[in-house]
Amino acid sequence: MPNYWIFKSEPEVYSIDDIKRDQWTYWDGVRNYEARNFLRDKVKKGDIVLFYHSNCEEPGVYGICEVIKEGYPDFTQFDSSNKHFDPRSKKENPTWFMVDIKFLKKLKKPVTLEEMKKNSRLKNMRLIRKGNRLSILPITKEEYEEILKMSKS
DNA sequence: GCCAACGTTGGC
DNA sequence: GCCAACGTTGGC
Repeated sequence: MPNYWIFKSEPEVYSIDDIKRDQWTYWDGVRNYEARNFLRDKVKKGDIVLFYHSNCEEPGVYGICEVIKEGYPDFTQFDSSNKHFDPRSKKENPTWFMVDIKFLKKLKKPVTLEEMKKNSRLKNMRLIRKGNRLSILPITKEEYEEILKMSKS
């Protein structure tokens, strides 16, 4: 039984079309402890990821990916030339973790944040709660299936 | 570009 | 350990 997740990305930085082109990516740059805990402890190989575009024209879910490698140290934390460099993190005890995901498909029709807010079956999702800033969010199987349904209607 | 929400930092 | 200041996220 896979778990289901929403991963947020700003399409200007990395979009669903970028991962479609690359076929897979490492999910680097997560620098929030709650999201880190999910990546390190909870996100498992075979889990399903909804790819969400944030901070853009039409925020929403644009595609589906699958976890192909479980939590391992995010190498960008040790790279002083990287935007996500963390000078306090030690190699023998890394602070930040990443997973690898592969592209499965783009949704025929993206499911927008606005549509998800209107759907009462999705009202418990942290994603649609005001002020939510977490970039890695767990969702239930039911919520996942509901979003897929919405992409077909 | 604005600004509310919220996590992190650091002085005390 | 409190909490004000600050930085970031992300919808609008």
